[in-house]
Amino acid sequence: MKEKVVKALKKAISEEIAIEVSVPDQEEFGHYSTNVAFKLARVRRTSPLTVAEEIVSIIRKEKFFFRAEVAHPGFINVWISEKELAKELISITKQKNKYGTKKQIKTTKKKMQVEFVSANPTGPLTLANGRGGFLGDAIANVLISQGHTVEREYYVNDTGNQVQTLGKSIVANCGFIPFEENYYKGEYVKAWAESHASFVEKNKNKFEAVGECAAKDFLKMIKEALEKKAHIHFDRYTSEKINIHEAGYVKKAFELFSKIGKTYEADGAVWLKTTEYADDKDRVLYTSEKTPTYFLADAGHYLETKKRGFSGKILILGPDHYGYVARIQAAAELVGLRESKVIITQAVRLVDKGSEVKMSKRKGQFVTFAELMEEVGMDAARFFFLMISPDSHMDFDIGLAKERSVKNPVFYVQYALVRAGSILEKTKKQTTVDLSLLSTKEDIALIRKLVEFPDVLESVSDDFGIHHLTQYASECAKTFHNFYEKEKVSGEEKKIAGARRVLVEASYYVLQNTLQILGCSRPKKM
RNA sequence: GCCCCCGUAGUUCAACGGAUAGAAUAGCUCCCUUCUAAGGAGUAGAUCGAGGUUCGAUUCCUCGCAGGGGUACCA
Repeated sequence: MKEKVVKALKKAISEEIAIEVSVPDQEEFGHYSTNVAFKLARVRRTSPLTVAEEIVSIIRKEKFFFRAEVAHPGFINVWISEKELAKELISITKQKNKYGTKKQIKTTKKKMQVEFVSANPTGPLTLANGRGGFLGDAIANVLISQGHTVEREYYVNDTGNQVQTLGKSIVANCGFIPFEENYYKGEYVKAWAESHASFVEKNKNKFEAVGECAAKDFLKMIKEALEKKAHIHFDRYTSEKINIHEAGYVKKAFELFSKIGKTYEADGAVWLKTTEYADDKDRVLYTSEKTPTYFLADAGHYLETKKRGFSGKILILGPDHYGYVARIQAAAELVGLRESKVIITQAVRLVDKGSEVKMSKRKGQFVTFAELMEEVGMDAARFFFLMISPDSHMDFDIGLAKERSVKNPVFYVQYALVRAGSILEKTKKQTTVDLSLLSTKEDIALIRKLVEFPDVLESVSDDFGIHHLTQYASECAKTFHNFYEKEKVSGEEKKIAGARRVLVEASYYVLQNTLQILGCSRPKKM
């Protein structure tokens, strides 16, 4: 709907200017509002008010608007005609689950990879992993809804130091070597070591082998938590060892970099000129011991993604990887993976009864993601995490979360869906309807909220602000509950009942689509 | 030291530079013989501080104050 408003406004403006349209929360400021007069005033060197008056006098002739006004100091507020709103409402009931989705043509269709979670298989998933997990999953859904091809990827660091350390931790746990400070200390390490005692004894000198074996089991555990508990499905679990190292991508990436002259030797090591790409220092590719760094393997990973035909990657990382962003973006650009973006989710602090509980994977002190699912349920946890902007540091009070799980906003949204479904079940569809009968304050407010859905989706697919979608879900549910309390379908005069039923049907689809994209379940009953 | 994120109702979070700063939860008052009260109506409650930029600043800039994270030839 927003697009149509912009289009109508464009006709009244001769200058090439970006037109921003917002949805005011107050009826008196119109269905849609624009500040374009302020911007044009500078260009035309006149007052915003004058410009606004001019534009309004033109668009008043459009049948599309049923009202258009100038408001001080220069806003243009417009009201959409009933006929247009009715048309859009019909469109929702026709498109059903497709409403809000888009089809892209060949030239605009992107093949994107969303890489997220990618936690090292050295233990269970943390809350921060979960935050990134839900975010990546929802972002993938949004991109798909906009007609793009998306792969969800989990990059498994199944080789290198961490795996070694894990192996040593286990061997140390069985008492064959002394325990060191940087070893993994969690209960899960102890448990694994005990249940594999004879295997560990046989391989007590092969840390890497022990680590790899344990990592495999931990990965299985992670997959189980993700797929079964969190309902996050990955299309590909990419192995660093097999898909990158053994496939030769480490070498290929290096060759690419040196061929275009972006590498140099210094102090016995080989460096990449990442400073040319907004990094604050150059980065080592090969250490003076001639071993490739983790960064080079990552660059290889980006190259591999590019070679598999993707135009971009959206990488979701935890706060501890902040220092990594610049060099990763440099690598993305060098391998030609344009449209790449790194999203950092800020920390999740665990709080219990108001005081912070320090979490550390190595020390084995944390609430796992799987535990959270058990405690508060998937839908509640998902919605809760997705409500909050990734930039925001969140305090998570597990006690409060449990208490709140019954009152979690997701149930509010689901309940609206159930109520809508219930009406549809109990009333009959009518063959001819007159939608102009939808004229009460509640009717109109609901229609307006519903037709916002495609606009919200589109904007989220641009800026990945998933929390705007959860916010929309809550608003949409609120508007529906409001409508539900005030207006009836059954028991009304037949014509009104018929029109209202169409509105309820449209609400049902929009609520359903919203929940689906967020990845929350859509219950029939509660 | 340098870099990034953050500071908003009692609490957890919103607010593309826009109009009277929104929700939820906690508090108080009401509303179930009618499509599920996991709901609705009402009430009370907030921008860390000081400057600046402009028609307009929670948002941008500068300086403070408070919190979190990053600053490896580790992964």
